[in-house]
Amino acid sequence: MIAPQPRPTLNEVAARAGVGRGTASRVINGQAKVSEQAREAVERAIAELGYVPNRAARALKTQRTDAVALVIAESEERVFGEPFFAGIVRGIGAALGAAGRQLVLLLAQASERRGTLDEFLTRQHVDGVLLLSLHDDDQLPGRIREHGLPVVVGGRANPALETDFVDVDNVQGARLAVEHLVGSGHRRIATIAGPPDMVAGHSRYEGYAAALEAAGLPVDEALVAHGDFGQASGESAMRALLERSPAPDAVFCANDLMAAGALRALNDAGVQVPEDIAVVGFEDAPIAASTHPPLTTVHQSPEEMGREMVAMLLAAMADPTTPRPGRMLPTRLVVRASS
Amino acid sequence: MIAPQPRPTLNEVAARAGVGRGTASRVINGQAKVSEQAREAVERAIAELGYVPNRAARALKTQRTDAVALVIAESEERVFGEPFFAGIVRGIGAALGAAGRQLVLLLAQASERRGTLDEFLTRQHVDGVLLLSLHDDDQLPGRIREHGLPVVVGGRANPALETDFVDVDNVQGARLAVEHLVGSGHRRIATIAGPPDMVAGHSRYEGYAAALEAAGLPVDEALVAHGDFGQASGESAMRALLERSPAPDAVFCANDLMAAGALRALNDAGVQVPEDIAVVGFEDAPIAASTHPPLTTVHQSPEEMGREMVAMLLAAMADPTTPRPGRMLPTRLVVRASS
DNA sequence: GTGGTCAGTGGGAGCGTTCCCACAGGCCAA
DNA sequence: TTGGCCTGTGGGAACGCTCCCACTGACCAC
Repeated sequence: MIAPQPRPTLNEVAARAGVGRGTASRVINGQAKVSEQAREAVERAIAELGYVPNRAARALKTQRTDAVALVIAESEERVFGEPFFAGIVRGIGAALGAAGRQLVLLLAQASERRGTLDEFLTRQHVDGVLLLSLHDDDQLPGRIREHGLPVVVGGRANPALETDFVDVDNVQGARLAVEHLVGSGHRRIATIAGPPDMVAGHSRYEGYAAALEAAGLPVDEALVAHGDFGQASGESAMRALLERSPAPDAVFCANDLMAAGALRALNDAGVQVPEDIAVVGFEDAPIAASTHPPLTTVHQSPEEMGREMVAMLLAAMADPTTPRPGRMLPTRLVVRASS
Repeated sequence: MIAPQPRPTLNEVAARAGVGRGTASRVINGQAKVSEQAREAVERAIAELGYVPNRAARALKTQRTDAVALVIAESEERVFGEPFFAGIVRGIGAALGAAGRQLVLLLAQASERRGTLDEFLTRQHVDGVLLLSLHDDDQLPGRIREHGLPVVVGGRANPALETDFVDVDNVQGARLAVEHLVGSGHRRIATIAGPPDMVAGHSRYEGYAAALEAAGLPVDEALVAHGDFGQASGESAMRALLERSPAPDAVFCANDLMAAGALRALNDAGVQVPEDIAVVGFEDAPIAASTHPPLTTVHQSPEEMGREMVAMLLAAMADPTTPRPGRMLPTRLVVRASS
C-alpha cells in the first residue's frame, strides 16, 4: 500500500489562497459575489493542492447526497440479461456521471423488499430513484413518492400509475412496422403479440390494430397469436399461424426474439422469407442483424431512454412541485432482408 | 409530496432513553460495557422513534463510507447482456446488501477512465472496489491498489496480475467436459476454443488439452478451431471442423453460445447429435436448456462468484495486510441430450 | 478504613462542509 | 458631509455522528 494521502480541506485551500473559508466555498459552488481576483486565487490553490470536496461533510450539511438509486426489483433482475436494459443502464450511468451523481444500484429482494425500500428512504442516502419496471401493477413508485423522494420509472411503465416515466412509444413503433408491411402490398398481416399484461405487449398490439384500421384492413383474430417475448414462444406461435387459413403473407412480431423464433419455424416449414412471408420484429436487438435473413425491425434507443430518465429525475429533484408529462421516445424502422 | 419527515437524531434517542449520547452510540454499534438496562432502554427508544443513523455524519467522522464500487470498464459494458455477468451482479448485490454495504455502480468510459478512477480514489467515496474484467492486460487493479483501496477482480481475471481475484476454475471445468466425452467412448474430440487472449479462452483450451493427454489421446491441431464466444463464430467453426478428415466424433465448445452455433451448423449439415457427434458446451447459460437437442455443458454459478468476490473484498477491507489467495470456484457437468 | 480496579456512564471535541450574519469599503444621491 | 445601498468578504455555528477522556460508584484486598 501507499502512504495515506492527506486530503486537503477547504480551510487549507482558503489559507493558501489568502481568503476566508466562505469565499473559497463560494468559488467552489460557483456562486456570484466573488471578485475575479479571489476566484483566481482560490482556483489556483485548488489545482495546486488537488483539493476535492469531502462528500460526507457536504452531505451532512446540505442534507443531499448527490447519489441516485437505480432500483431493480428481483422479478426484474433478468433485465441484466436483456440487451435493451443493458443499454438503459449504460445511458443512465453516462448521464449521471456527467451530472456528477453517483449511481447506487439496488437489487431489491422480493422477500425483504419493504425493508430495503424503507431503508434507503429513511436513511435518505439518495436524492432520487430510478426504477426499471416491467409490470403494470407495481406499487413501488407510489410508495417511494410517499416518502418524498422523486421517482422516474423507465421502460414498460404503466401510464395509469401517476408517476413520472420514460418509455419507448410502442404504439407508434408498431404502427410504423405495420404501415411498412401494408405499403409493401401485404394484406393478410398477422401478429405475434406479447403478454397483454405488459405495457410493451398490449401497446404494440394496439399499434398493430390501429395501423390495420387506418389502412382499411380488418383485424382478424385468426391472425393474432400470443407469445411471452421468448424465442421458443415465437417459434410455436408462428407454427400455429401457419395452420390458419388462408395463411398470412406477413407477420409483425412484438419483439426480435420472438421474430427469431418465427424465422426458425418458417425455415423448418420450408417457407421462404421474405418471398412467401415478410417478418418484422421490434427492438432492434443485436440478434436482429444476425438472423437468417437479417430482420427488419423497429429500432429503439435504450441509451437515450436511460439519459432521458436521468434528465427527468434531475428535473424532478430540482423542482418537485411542477408535474412533468411522461416522455415517449420515438422509434424508427430499420429495413433489412426479412421484409 | 408528504410532510418532511423529521428524522430523529442520536441525541433524541439518548434523551428518550434517559441516557447519554455516548451510551446510545455504544448500543447502536454493539460495543460492550453497556448495562442490560441501558441497552434495553436505548433499543426501545430506537424502535419507538424509528431512528436510523445518519450515514453522512457517520462517514464524516469515521472516514469510511460503507459503500463499495463495482467498476465496469466500457469495453466490458456488454457484460450486462451476458447472463453470466448478470448473475455475478446479482450475487454481489445480495452479498453487499446482507453486509449493509451500498453498491455504487461505475461505468467507466474509456475516454475518461483515468479521470473517473481518480475521482473515486480521491474522493474516497468507497471503501473498496470490485472489478469485472475480461481482458488480460488491464492495468486498472494495480492503479486502484496504488491508492490504498482494496480491489477484487472477478471473472476471467489474469492470474499473472498480482491481485485478489475470484474466478471459475476453467481448466477443471474443461477437463470435466472432455473426460466425460472420453468416458463415453469418443476418441476424435475436437474443440471450438475461445480467443487465446482471454483467460476463459486459453484456460479452457488448456483443460481440454490436459484431459486429452491424461487419456492418452493426441492433441490434433486439425481438431482445433477458434471462435470469439459468439454464436455465429461457433457456427462457422463447426462448419470448418466438419471438413477436416476424418471428422470428429465429439466437440467441446468453450461456451454455450458457440455450442448453439455448432448445433445449428450440424443441423444444417444433416449431422445427428448426439448419434453422429457429441457436443458439450461451457457455462450452462439459459440457452443451453433450449437448444435442439438440449446441451450438455459445464455448470458454473455466477451468483456464487459474486458472493465470493464480496466476501474476499470485505476480508481485504478488514485486513489489508494479509495476502489472500485467488479463489477458484469449482464447476460441475450437467449432462443433457447432446452427448 | 483506605486504596485500587473496573464496569458503566456522560458529554466535549471535532470530522469538513455550507449557511448566514456582520461588516468593510466604495459609490451615489440628498 | 451624511446616509443609504450594494458588492465582496471573513468567520461563527451547526449538521449528526464517533471517539475519547473524565468521572461515578461497586466491589475487593489489604
